[in-house]
Amino acid sequence: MTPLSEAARRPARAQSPCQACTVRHLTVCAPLNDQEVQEVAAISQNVEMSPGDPLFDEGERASQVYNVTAGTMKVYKLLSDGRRQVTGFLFPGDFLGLANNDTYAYSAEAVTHATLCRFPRAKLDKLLERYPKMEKRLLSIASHELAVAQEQMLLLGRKTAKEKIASFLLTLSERAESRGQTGNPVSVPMSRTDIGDYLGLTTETVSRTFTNLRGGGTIALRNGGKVEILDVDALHDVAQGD
Amino acid sequence: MTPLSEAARRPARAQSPCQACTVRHLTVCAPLNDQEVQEVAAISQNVEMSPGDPLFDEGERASQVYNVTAGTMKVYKLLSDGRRQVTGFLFPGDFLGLANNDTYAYSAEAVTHATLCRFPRAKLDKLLERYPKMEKRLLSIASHELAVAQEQMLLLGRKTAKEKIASFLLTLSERAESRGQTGNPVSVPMSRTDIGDYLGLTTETVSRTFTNLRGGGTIALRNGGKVEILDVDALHDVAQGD
DNA sequence: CGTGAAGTTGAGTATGCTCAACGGTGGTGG
DNA sequence: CCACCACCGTTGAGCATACTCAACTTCACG
Repeated sequence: MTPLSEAARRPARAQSPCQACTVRHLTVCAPLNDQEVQEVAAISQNVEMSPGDPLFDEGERASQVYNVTAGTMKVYKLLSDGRRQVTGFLFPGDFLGLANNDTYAYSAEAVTHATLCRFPRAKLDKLLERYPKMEKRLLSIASHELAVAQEQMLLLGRKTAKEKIASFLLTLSERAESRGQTGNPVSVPMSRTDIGDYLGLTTETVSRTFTNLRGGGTIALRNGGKVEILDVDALHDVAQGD
Repeated sequence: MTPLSEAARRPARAQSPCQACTVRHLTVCAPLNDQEVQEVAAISQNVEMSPGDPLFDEGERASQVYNVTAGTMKVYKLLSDGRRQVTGFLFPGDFLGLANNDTYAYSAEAVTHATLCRFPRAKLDKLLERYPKMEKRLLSIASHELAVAQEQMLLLGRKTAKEKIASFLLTLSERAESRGQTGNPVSVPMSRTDIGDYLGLTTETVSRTFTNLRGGGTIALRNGGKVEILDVDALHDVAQGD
């Protein structure tokens, strides 16, 4: 198991201004009022990550949970021979670290520069005890993630490469919009390898499929990892296999 | 959308003897004592299903949640052209029907004769309000399902046909044992088509891979949908790609 | 027994993988 | 400041795994 990087180890600032948190309405803190959120601030610390920094590894003791406040993270599982499945990309507002049996079920790593809000699991549990609405919110988050996971199983098990890439771009776009960001052009901050490991493809196939969609006039590749969706309807059709 | 079958529509008996429930320790009712579980009995009804009976369809209003008490269920998602992804098989004790946005994210259907315990979602919510330990249990169930889903993504995205079948058999075996049933020989009640749709394979490939594992002396196919694991270690090795 | 569904096996094919080369880009050090 | 290098992305050629289409067998059930 890789040790935590220096960046992950060092909490940036002890004072955590939850009041100013720009993604609070998306997080587990959403149901709390300004006063209640102070209690969260009291138990939380900021964490800064650079691209490639590991946050934790699969199998590690799950003593902390996190909220992404800026940047992009990825979570993944490995096979013994190195094959990798990225099970999700996480954006501001996303929750991270829910563990069933006290150990993380996956590894987490920064894709871009990122900041996270860290809570000791034990202290969060106490807070959940006190605020059932927070626990309800956590259950709602878990239910939503479950639905997302099932959609991803459908993609992995039954969609073609072209359908996978189209679905991926549309999902990224929708998630960006749900965070109040621009969904078109959509920001694609992760590498071709990460995308391949997320969709069950190789980097070459990912690259070829992007080229194919570009050639068909459906998308355009812009600078800075941005993809412009030129024909949204066509991309939807491709995603569903029509 | 297919209408509910007659079998699904008709609650078998209004009196639901939760006290006698043999799988209670596995369910959402686990943390409740004998007295508290009576309240569950008051809001629950039994449902009997025959093989192939639909319980509900994806997109339907999620007004009910269920617990499997006997038999095997499957849940799946469809693409418009009929391609199907089975996202899970459910056995006694398993929970079913958690919905995020008030509609089911998947369809559910009986694989074998099955009985379920049905709760109106609204009434369950009230009960959760009263018994936070029950809500905690539900969160724990959801976390566990999330971990299972991630493991399945790894399988779908990165494992070969042989690895998929080996993993599938081992998981079935472990789940049977966790319910106190015999894990070897393991009961495989679902069709080759269902297995294929669960593992992202065709029925032909499933069949061929069974034959292959049989030829290698790793498993043996017995009557009544039973599979005997002749070499557990070898099957583990195959499952992990060694 | 007859019938239909499920399972198995075979032959040929296609989708996506492997291996390899090349171009662009950003970071580093001379 | 520029040359170098490593990494990422792209493209090409050939190949393998799993799919498609088809025939046949087995089994459950009438």
